[in-house]
This record gives sequence, C-alpha cells and structure tokens, in this order.
Amino acid sequence: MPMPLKNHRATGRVTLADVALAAGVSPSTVSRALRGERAVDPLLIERVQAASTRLGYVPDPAARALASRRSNHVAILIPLLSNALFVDLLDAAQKTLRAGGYQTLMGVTHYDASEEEQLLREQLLHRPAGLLVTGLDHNPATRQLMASTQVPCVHLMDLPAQPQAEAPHCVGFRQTDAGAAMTRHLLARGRQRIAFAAAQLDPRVMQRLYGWRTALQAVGLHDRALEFLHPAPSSLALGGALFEQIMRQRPAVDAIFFCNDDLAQGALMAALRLGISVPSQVAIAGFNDLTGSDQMVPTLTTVRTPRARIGEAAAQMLLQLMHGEEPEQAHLDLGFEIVHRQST
Amino acid sequence: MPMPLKNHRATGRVTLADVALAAGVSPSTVSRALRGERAVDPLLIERVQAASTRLGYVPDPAARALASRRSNHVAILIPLLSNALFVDLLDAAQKTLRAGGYQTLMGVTHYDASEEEQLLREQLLHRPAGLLVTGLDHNPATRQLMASTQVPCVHLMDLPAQPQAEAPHCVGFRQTDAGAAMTRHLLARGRQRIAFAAAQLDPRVMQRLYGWRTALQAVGLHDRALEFLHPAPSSLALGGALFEQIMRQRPAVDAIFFCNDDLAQGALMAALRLGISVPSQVAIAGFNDLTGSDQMVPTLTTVRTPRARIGEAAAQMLLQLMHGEEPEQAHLDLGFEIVHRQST
DNA sequence: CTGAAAGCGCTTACAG
DNA sequence: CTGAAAGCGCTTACAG
Repeated sequence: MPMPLKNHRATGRVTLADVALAAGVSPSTVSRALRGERAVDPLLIERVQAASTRLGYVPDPAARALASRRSNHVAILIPLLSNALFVDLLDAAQKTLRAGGYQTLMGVTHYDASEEEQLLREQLLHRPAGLLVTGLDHNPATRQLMASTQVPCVHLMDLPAQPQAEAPHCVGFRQTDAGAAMTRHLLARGRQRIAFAAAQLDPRVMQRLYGWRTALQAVGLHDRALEFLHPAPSSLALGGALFEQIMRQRPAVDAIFFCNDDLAQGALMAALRLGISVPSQVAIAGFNDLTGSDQMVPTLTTVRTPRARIGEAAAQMLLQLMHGEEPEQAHLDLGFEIVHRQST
Repeated sequence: MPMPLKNHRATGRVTLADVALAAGVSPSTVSRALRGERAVDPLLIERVQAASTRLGYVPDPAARALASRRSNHVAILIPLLSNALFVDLLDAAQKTLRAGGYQTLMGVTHYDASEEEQLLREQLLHRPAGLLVTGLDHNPATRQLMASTQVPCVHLMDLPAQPQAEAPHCVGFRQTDAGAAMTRHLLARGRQRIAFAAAQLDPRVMQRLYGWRTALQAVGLHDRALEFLHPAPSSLALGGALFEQIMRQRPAVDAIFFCNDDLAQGALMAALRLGISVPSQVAIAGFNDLTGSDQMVPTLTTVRTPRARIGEAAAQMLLQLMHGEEPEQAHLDLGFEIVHRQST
C-alpha cells in the first residue's frame, strides 16, 4: 500500500523542505536560490527553480516574516479617503508596490497627529518592509519613531523648505511655488483684489497660502482681509458657502483662489445660483485639477498636481530603499502645471 | 555587575515567554489568558494581564499567523478606486475591521474577472482571516476558490435574486428595485419618454437597467431605442457626451435616468452649456447620491444608497463569522431611498 | 484548569 | 558555494 508522502506536512501546503527534497539540496540552498541571493551555483538554482515550479511552491509570508523579522507589507499613511487626491496617491502607490511583490496596508489618519502616531506604532509592530507617509509634518513622537526604526520610509506630496542633508526621502512638489504661480497667473490676467479661500488648513494648504501671500506682497497687493480660512474638511458645499460669504463681505474682490478644486467647483455652482458671472465679475481658480473640473460651466482654471506620478515614484523609491539601494535623488520634485481654462 | 536580562531575546522585543516568566505561569497559559480563551483561572488571567501591561507586551502577528495558520488580515476586493462609491465602502469597512483588531488589505480588480481571481489566489496564500468581496458575480474559478476555502466571506452591494439557502453571506440592497423605484418616480412626475443611460455596465448597472425596463413595460411605455449603454468607466465627461448624444438622437425624451451620479452631474453641466433647461425640457436623475449632487444647479434627484452602512454592516458580519458565530441573517437588505430634488 | 513539547515554515549566522 | 542547526514567537493537541 502507498505510503503517505513524507515530504508533505499535515497542512497540505508545499514547503521549502519539499522543494529541497525534490531538488536534492538543503533547505538553506533552496531559500537562497529562490530569493536570488548570489553565491549559489547556477546549476543548483536551475534545479531548485524547476522543482519549485513543478511542486507549485509558494513561500509562506508569515514564516518568512517571522524568520527574517521583516514582512512584505508596506504601510501607507494618508489623511483621508474622502479627498480624491489621496485616493489617486494610494491607487498609484499600491499598483507599483504590488508589481514589486509587496502588499499595501493603508492607514487613515484623519489629519490627526496622534492618530497618525498610533497608526504608525501599530504598523511598526507588524514589521513592515517599508513606509509611505503623507507630508513632512509630524508630532515629535512620530518623528522619533520614524527616526529610530530601521524601516525605510518615503514622504509624499511635500519637499523640505531647503534641501538639507538630514531631510528624509520624499517625493512631491513645491506647494509654496504652486500657490505663488497661480496667484501670478491671476495677476497676469489683470486681477487686483485676489482672495484666498481654504479649508482643512493642513500644512500643505498653509504653504499655498504663503505662496499667495508672497506673490501679492511682491506687487504690493496683499490684503489680509482677503484670507478666508476654514478648518472644516474641503467639500463642494463648503466651497459654495465660502463663495457666498466672500461675495457678501468683500463684494469688490475680482478673483478667488481656492486651495482645492472641490471648493472651487462648489463656488462655481454657487455663482450660477446667485447669478454672479464668472469670470467677468469674479475669476475663480482651484487646485489639483480633480475630476470634473474640466466639465464645469465655466471650466475651471486650476493647478494640475502630479499625484499619480508622486504615488508611483515614491513607491519606486521605496522599492529601491527596501532592496538596500540608495536612490539617485533623495528629494524628487515632480513639479506642477497651471491649467488655464474659462474661469479666469 | 548587572546581568543582561535573560528574559529578553536578542531582538529586544518583549515576548510571550517574558510575560510567562514575569507572571510565574507557563507560556501556554499566557497565550490562553491573553486571547480570552475560557478555561483559565480568573486569578491567573489577572496576573498575566498585569505582567503583560507592565512589560508592554504586544503579540507578534507573524508568529501568531504561522502557529495558528491564520493571519489577522482581511482582504477586501473592490472594482475601482476611481468610483467614490467603493472608496466609501472601503473606508467604512476598514474602520470597523480595525476596531475589531483586523488589518485591511485591499485589492483592486478593475472589473476584470481574471484579475479578481488572481488577486484572490494571492490573498488566500496570505491566509486572511476573512474576505470581503464586491458583488455576487464571479468567474467559475473564483467561485470554486471561495467555496473550497475555509475563510469566511461576505459579499458587498448585492443580494441574491431569490433568497436561497446556498447563497453566500451578503449585505446590500435590491439594485433592480432601486432602478424600478426611480423610474416610477419619474412616471409619477408625469414623464413619458424616459431614457436610461449607463456606463461601465457591470452586473449591478444591468440590474438597474432591468428595473427601469420592467417599470416602463408595466405601463406600456418601454422603448428599446431609449437605452443608451456605454462600456467605458463612468465619469462626468462621459455623462456630458451621453447627454448630447441622447438629445441629438432622441430630442423628444422628457427624462433621462443615469446609472450613476457622476454621469448625471456631467449631463447637468452639458445641459447648462447647451442651454437645455432641466427639468422643464428634460428631467435628469442619477444614482448613489454621490458628493456634489446636492450642490448642482439644479440639484440632482437621485437614489441614495447606503454604501457606508453596507461597508460597516458587512465588516460586522464578517467579524461574527471570524469569531465562529453565525449572523442572524445571512442576507442583509439595507434598502435605498429616492431623494427628490430640483432636476426632476 | 495547567504545562511540556512539538510544530508552524521559513532565514541566517556559523562552520566547513 | 553549501549544509546542519538554531531560532524567529507564537499556538495547540496531548497529558495530567
């Protein structure tokens, strides 16, 4: 009578040991050969790979993580899922990481520094192979955690003010420059009383505000009374409300620069409702070039931000770091683009 | 001179064994006490918990997964991240699962049955504790995988046509009924020539189409020529294009029911551009009540779908299944709501 | 109810 | 370049 196969464990799963037996080598060699570690005889590699394929072997991620003290997970921390910006970032990063053999674990921080810290702690316990984190602003405990861990980390969306040696790896664009560039665009279109309207007020929004302020100060047109800052999350409804408030309080404004497209889209809708003509009475500009902005009536002038490319490039950089390589540039500036449409 | 602590391993991590030593019990007892397995002396439980807290012990997920052959991961398979519907689903499910101590691993299928199968295979190798899958339509191999695995699974967004005993666990609403209900709403508003315009054409969209068709046939007003089906993904731009096409080819239509709000929003914008008045010349209705629909001019009549509640309830159901409990209802119907606004 | 022991399936110094 | 052995940190029958 046939004996049960000795090389198959009780779980029925094909293991490294099974492959070793089939290939006539030791488990250590199989391990090395399969992971492409050099210093293995090419002939053995071939034999191991043949056996592995024949048996349909797939490494057990849990065992691998336990033994190597490193999982194949990458944690990505983003502020919100309700902002399409971050969804695009997540989508692109996830795709690239998956192609590199990594699983993506997402954490939503809700723009809350202590929730971010908490999430980071949890993730670190899972020994992620890498970390993708939104922004460069973190509370001290979070910075401490990231500094002390050996886990490679790339920051998204932002760049350090001055390229410093100690600044962490990051992929993004200059938020301040983008804010200033759009303001100059409005000035070039002949606008004089340009308001800035913002929601959420996260650090990147504040940088755009700073860019707006600087550009206006440079031409002596800055007016503090034209800053409209609201801490609530960005949305079409809030954009409409801000627009109404601005037109009521400062009817003389001739342009409004919103820190995000959903606000600007809401403003466009409110203008339609109120019978305020855009851009003849007031110009409206947004930020990010979110979906739908090219469909508005009038179409929305905005800053196109390379969020998908940021997600992909950051994932690529992380892939390099996880492989022990140092990327050519630690700070990758992917730029931005002013998209001029009908609303300005 | 002080000896190095014997109860801390080289990795510096506090382990189960450390807690056992500190509490004066065996590792097995610590394991049982911490997981709340009954049949442990309450006094010991207390001692173990005290020691665990004092040492700051956190179980290693990899070791746990390896030993128990089950991770604390839940995989969620959704079609797209570019449709806000699925992002809301993901957000809600993720929040609930996290509260229950599980990590969420997402997979994006791009509405591709073989990509779904591939993702499922990969996920299964990671021995997820549970599975959340969009829809009830899968290719035979996928169905086979789900049937043969022991991993608990809950399906999202849809319900079986007839409540059958063998149907899998699911949380959703009746897509066909929702399609019919909106059509009857339009009929009740006096519309006679009601078109149906759809994109993506996934199974749930086809059910809405079926509902529309049935409701119109019931009153003898169904006209096959008023079905406009486009396989591309849903978007504002496509909605605008469909609207233009319909108004050109069938200028006599007095209502258009779009299968998703982004299409309807795009149609509203196109109407504005073309100077077609909504609802007086043509009524427009959408589906899902996505963000922004209440801000359109005119505001958009739509079907509000309980996607956040679906995500949460499905996660709750899965939590029960993973704990070995059987939920009261295997098929949870969370319903829908017609939201009547200005566009109809 | 509790503990000793084996085992989960890998990786990685350590010898050779 | 290769292998034997130890170890990663848990869980889980199996005895008692």
